[in-house]
Amino acid sequence: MSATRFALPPQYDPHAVERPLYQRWLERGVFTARVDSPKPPYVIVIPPPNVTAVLHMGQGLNNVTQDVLIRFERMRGREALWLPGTDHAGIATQNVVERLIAKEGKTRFDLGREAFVARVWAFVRDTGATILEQLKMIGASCDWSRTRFTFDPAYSRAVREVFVRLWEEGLIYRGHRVIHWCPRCLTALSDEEAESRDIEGKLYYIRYPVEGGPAPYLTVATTRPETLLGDTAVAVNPEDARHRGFVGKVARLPITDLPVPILADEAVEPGFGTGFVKVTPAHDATDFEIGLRHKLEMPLVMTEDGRMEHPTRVPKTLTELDRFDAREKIVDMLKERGLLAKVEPHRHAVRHCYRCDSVVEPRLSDQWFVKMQPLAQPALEAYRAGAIRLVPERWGATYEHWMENIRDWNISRQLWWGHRIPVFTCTQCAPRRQWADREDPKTCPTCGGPVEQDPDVLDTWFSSWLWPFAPFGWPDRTPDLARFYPGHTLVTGADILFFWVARMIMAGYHFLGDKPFQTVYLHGIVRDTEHRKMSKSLGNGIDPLDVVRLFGADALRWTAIAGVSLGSDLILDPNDLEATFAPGRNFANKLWNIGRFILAQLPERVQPLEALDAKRLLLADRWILSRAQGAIRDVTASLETFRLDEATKRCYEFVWGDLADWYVEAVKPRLSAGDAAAAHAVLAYCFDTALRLLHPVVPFITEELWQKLPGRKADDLLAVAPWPSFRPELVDGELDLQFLRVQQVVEKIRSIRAEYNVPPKTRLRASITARGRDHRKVFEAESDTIRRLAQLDELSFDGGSKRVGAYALFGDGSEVFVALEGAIDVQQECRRLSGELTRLERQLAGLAAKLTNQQFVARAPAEVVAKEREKERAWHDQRQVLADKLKSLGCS
RNA sequence: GGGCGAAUAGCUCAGCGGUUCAGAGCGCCUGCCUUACACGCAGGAAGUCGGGGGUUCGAAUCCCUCUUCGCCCA
Repeated sequence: MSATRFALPPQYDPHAVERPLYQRWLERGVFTARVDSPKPPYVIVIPPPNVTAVLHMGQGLNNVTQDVLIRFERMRGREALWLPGTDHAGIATQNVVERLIAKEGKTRFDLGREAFVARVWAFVRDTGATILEQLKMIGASCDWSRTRFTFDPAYSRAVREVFVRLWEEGLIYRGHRVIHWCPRCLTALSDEEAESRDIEGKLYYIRYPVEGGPAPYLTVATTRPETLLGDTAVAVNPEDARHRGFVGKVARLPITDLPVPILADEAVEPGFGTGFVKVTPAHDATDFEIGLRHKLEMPLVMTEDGRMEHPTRVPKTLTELDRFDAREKIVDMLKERGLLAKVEPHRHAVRHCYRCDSVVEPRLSDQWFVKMQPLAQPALEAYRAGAIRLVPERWGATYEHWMENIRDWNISRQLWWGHRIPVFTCTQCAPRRQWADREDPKTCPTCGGPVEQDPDVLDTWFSSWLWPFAPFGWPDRTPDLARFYPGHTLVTGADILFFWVARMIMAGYHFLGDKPFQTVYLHGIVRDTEHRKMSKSLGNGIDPLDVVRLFGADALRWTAIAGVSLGSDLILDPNDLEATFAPGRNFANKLWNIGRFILAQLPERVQPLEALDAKRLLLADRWILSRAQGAIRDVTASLETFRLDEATKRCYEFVWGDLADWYVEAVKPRLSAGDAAAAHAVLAYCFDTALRLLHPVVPFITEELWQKLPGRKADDLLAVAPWPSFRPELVDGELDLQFLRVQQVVEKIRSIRAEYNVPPKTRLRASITARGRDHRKVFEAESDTIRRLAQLDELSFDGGSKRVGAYALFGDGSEVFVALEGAIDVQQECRRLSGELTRLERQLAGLAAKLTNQQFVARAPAEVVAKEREKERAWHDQRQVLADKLKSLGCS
């Protein structure tokens, strides 16, 4: 009996382990990528969370996924770099700080721009590391020495460089058009930032008086009646025969009575509403186009914060009214005047601000745009050429569609927090000189006059699209950049495919001439059991740190990884954390106890497998070694193809199903015997292998146990230990079949015990009659195992004397007899065996039908037919044996 | 309106190179504290693989269609 070298508690305690282990990894610098390493690099850049964010489950899933991949490749010998950082998140961060100062009764305008920005910086300095610290709690193996912030001075320099280059290339221009405007955030938004959502709204049919037309009125349909104050025309489709007579006439706007022309334009959908549409060029993108074509006036009738206002077009009674209040009031006024024909319920898409959820107002304004087509072209071609792969592949169609129909990107934001747009205007030159500059000019280079900088800032995504290279010092050609660009895998949710992923690809090709990464792994979204996205506002979220506290980081990771198949959503129950995370915790505990047992058995020195005399390996030894190879092969393949859930499940099968349930149980008697060397070596190898395979998913517990294995040096770390290598010489398919027979015998006997309610402590006698391929020597070789696991005190191989007992058949007709004097009820046994026989005959009948079917025999592959014939023979044998049993028991 | 995805045991999901594929985990039932683990062990019940049609010797698995749900784009 080997000495127990460790006194491990019977339950794994994550809290005692996680923090010190993480600290050790940090101290040993295992997460830090060396730029001068000879190893091939493997690079993941983190999707930088907003600097104000706190970790939520979606990020938990995202980051655990990245960590699994990065740890896997690190163990495989790559110079793994997982670059962490945060995003300054213009709108979101500004909103947070505005809410903060609102509690002091102030607005940003009270503070002024400079003081406000200083206030945001202070806030960011105080709290900006929160989410990164939280990532450490879940085991993220980021290279913290390279942490970046998209508003760092060096990063800002890259952003500015990119802007100036695009300017110089003529890809940035000032656009005067209707853009998405958030009246709450007081800024323009890009198309992507204005998210469409279907709304149960209303369609208002409004009568406009017509002068000298075919009818006294025409009726337009609109979802936004308040905009009629800004109408400068009514339009019909030129093909619309119904309304042709109106074209060229003049309509009067209800309420204000202003005259507007009735005109024909292709953009009008004749099928919508009545076929007449009101045209509000300053508050609708389509109407703006119509306005351009017909040289219409384009009056803005709303303030930036969404209140009605215009010196001549908005009546006093409506001035300063919020757009939605104005809508109601206008509808009332129309009713009073008999100009409201009808109101219908109408489901339609309405754009909402992705940061504050306000209804976005289309608004005519001047903004900076990037011409996207030249950027999109290479990104599209690269994808089509296979340089970049999306996983799951189906997202490719979406990506291509977006790239093909790319629209220019509005990059100016009317915010204070963000990269100030480096466009300068001389206030003295005539014509005014305007240019983009890498440095802040003090005076106009042409005339020496005073200059003004554009007051706006850049879209946050205009900085985050540089994330794959700006953190490495670009535009300087740094060693880091040379070494770690292009990267390899990007892991993110499909929701930012356009915001971020597509733009990074464009930036990568445009500014570095190469892809930013090879593979984009798009994972699903975290939802509750009603499949609603987890969100703060719904209150259905799960705090990952709560999970870490309650179940441990490994349990969180296990659940996240095991729960998401390729590209599918992760469903978690916020109302039952126990049911949701217990499997992960339980698995960790199982692993812990397997370790507890094995470590207690192993001597100080364990022979390596290679040193063992192969002849000393028993069937069970060779079987588990073969199974281990299968696990290595499958887990490796699964991780390589992003089937992370499969990897966890495969580990589970090997560790729990093979190693714990069978091998450890089978090997127990040998451990207390004299010659345990082989068993020790096999146990040590298998457990070590399991820990390595599991480490990317559950790094803490595996590291903790691995440290305790015999032969570890003080500075060995599993986190940088080599990934197990597949040893084909240990694979033996025949062994799997042989040991399967052993398992089946044990299970048959256990079933019989349960069926006849034999108390667990009662030892039984059993006898095996081997037939066909069930070579007797396999059973003999593992007779100890069978006796032990089936709780027998006697096992013979002669078929035993035919006394009272129960029979079971398996495999190719071998049988096992369990002696049950006193316990057996002959009637019950007859029923049981008859049932078996009936089932067998049903199966045989089906098979016979198949085999007598000429079509099947003729057309199915010969291999398949042969297999079926073989099956038929075996079942025939089984039937014969069963029939004999029934006869010998005297069953009728 | 266009595109994509999903529908398999009570729940969450595997299985989609067609021919022991009807599976896993959780839950449920029965019996066990068997000297690593009750966060455990052993045994068990449970699904006409959303409906319909088709291809085939053979379909949860391929094709068509319908229904429901979700997502993206206009």
